[in-house]
Amino acid sequence: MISFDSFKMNDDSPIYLQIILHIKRGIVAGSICDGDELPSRRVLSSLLGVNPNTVQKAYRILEEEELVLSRPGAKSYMQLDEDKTERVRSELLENDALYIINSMRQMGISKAEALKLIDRFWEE
Amino acid sequence: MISFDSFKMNDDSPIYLQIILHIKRGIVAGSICDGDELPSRRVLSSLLGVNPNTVQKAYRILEEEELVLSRPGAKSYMQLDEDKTERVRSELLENDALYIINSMRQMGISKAEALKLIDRFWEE
Amino acid sequence: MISFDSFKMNDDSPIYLQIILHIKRGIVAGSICDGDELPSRRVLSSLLGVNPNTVQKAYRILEEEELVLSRPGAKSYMQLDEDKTERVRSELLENDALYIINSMRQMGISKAEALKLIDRFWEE
Amino acid sequence: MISFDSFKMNDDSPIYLQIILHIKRGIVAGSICDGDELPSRRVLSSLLGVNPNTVQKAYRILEEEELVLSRPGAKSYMQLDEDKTERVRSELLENDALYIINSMRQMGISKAEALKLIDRFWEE
DNA sequence: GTGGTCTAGACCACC
DNA sequence: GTGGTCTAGACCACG
Repeated sequence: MISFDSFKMNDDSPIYLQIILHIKRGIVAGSICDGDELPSRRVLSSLLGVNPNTVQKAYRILEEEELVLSRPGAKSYMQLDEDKTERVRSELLENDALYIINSMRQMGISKAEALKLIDRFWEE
Repeated sequence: MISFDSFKMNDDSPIYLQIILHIKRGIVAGSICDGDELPSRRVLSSLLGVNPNTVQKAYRILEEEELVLSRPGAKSYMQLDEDKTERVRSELLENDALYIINSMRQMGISKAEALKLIDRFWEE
Repeated sequence: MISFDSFKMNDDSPIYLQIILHIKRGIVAGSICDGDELPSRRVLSSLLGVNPNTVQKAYRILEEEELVLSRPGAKSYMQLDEDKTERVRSELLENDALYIINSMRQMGISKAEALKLIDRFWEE
Repeated sequence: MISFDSFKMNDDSPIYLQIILHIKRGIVAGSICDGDELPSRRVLSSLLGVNPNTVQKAYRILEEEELVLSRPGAKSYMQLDEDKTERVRSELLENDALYIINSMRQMGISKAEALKLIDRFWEE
């Protein structure tokens, strides 16, 4: 069963996108694998304190991307293979790297400084 | 005059919030200072290719947070002091740095990989 | 035994309502009479290719309207009298005849065209 | 401006489908023409006593069928030609004729009797 | 219990 | 003012 323990909701982007992102990050991290069971709409929505429809929207989009398989009346499962995992990985890396770069640029940080910052603050 | 050269619009959060974020990041970076002049609503909206109302909304909120001073018919100026700057800084750190660290960690990215990513996507 | 030979499922309204409607039309037509036996939930659901729960829901509502009498473990029977039949008849007329007349009229169909339509689509 | 004066809401089929049907019937009847303006989401929803989203759903589907043209911030207009009108006409005729035939069959009426009924009750 | 759909209300960006 | 989207809650059909 996929865990949402580390999920931290944010108010600046749509909730359903955050759910999708959480799952995709789990795929990239290897903590979510082919065949894993997803929490039901009701369970997850109550866990996150949102409407079941919001969860459903996330699941539906993941199904359209062929990462999840849902059938009426039955549970939903991850449906992954190596190609899909790699596709998600590159999508996320690009997305997050661009976010970081963008925020650094707006803060007036040069590439060299950025690399130094990552290097210095990574530990913790 | 506040610069928007490094502004990169994103589709996952409301535009007016992105404009506010850009300015707050400039404050934290020190590139935006007390007394700096903001571009007029018309100029900025045309520069960013968005509706003037959207810029107006961002400016109005910044005014409500007392970071900007607008007077009817006159230009708008930043109105900062040490306290406000510190308030913005801590707000952004919670919003930003946490995001970066969490996303990389959740994906199981190593420090070396992070550095390579920055290096690869910085240009554009 | 009530017949469902002429039953034709439709996707634009809930199935349980269509089942109820089928039975009520039979009542109005006189083909379904007081004391007639209803097919069991299992038999009808398999005949119509739907879930037993859906049939159950239709029967339960008909019971609440006192048109059907069910007893646990026993068969279900129609329970009609003149008043009930008349109530169903007027309910259906409002629901049905009006629909037909209105739709044709709204489309500006002439009587001759209506007759041709019936003639053409009756077979199947 | 397209009129909804004769619109009569029904509880047995989804409202957005009833709205679509009303418009399609107007097209077939010739009372709705190419270039006609549709009431705005807010206006129509308040007129019908439903949620703006329900109206929007109807409009969106009509747009997907290329019968309506909508643009953000602007009004919505009918976009018809002879082919589309004919397509709608045959779709509706088949739909309504089948409904009539189905209900008659369920009431145990033969084709010959049906034709006689139409013939007799058409006047009014 | 499961997933799918319809209706509802608030907010966003645009003209 | 306009249309588009996100979140919400109730209901339907299914296992």
